[in-house]
Amino acid sequence: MKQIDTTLYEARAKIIKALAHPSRLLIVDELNSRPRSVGELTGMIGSDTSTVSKHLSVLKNAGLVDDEKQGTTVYYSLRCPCILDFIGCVEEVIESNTKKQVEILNCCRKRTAG
Amino acid sequence: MKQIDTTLYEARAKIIKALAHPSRLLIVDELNSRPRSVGELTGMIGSDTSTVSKHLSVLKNAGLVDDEKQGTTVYYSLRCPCILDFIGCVEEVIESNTKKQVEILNCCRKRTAG
DNA sequence: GTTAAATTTGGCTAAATTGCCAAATAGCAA
DNA sequence: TTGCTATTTGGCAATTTAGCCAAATTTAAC
Repeated sequence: MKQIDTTLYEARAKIIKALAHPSRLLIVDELNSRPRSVGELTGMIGSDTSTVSKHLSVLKNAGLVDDEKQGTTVYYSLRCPCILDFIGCVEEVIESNTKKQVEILNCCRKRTAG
Repeated sequence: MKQIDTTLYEARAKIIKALAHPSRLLIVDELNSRPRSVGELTGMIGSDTSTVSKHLSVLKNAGLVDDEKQGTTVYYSLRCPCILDFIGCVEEVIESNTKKQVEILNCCRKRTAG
């Protein structure tokens, strides 16, 4: 791989990696409705506050969220709305996988039934 | 997190995780042009064949690619074209991050120059 | 200043991921 | 069968990631 490509793909991978965790995907979904504090998100996820804080810092480090302090509370918000199209595509893949599974099941049924 | 949500977000994370690696992103880019064999992709990436084969099995396991054997050669192809929109969003985030960096730099210059 | 609440950071262990080598497998041809 | 090529699998060490606890930090209120 050429160096310039390596850099490009590493940059992309860094961002995608930041999204590649169930809790962080829940966070993205929630931030899509409106900004949320660490405390609110912690309640939804059910992990330790420090864990959620670290998840948020991963998202922030990737440039996916912004943070704004109000008093002692920090509100996080989604930076690029396109992230949801992103998730939309993931859903398409999941549906496609499910369909394939169904096809395989139907195939086996026919055989055992015939 | 409710169990049903956990399942949903884990399913999404599994697919995103499969994309979260520079070599696998290069593979996706290449498969977008046309199907490719493991050997062709190995040449482009410059890792061991076994490593590339494992990357491909990660993508396949996530339902992102299909494979078809022709003789001793296995051709992999992209399963959902929407994956590229996906990448498009990632590029948007990268651009947005770059812009922010530039703003920060300009800000500092003004201060040191003033 | 003290106290309290919200968040972040440091430190640790457990688990997952990566990439190489060597060995196994699959298909084709002689 | 034997040999050759393409690919996959097993095994291993090194690196990264996750999540908890405890401690530090930040800000507001008294």
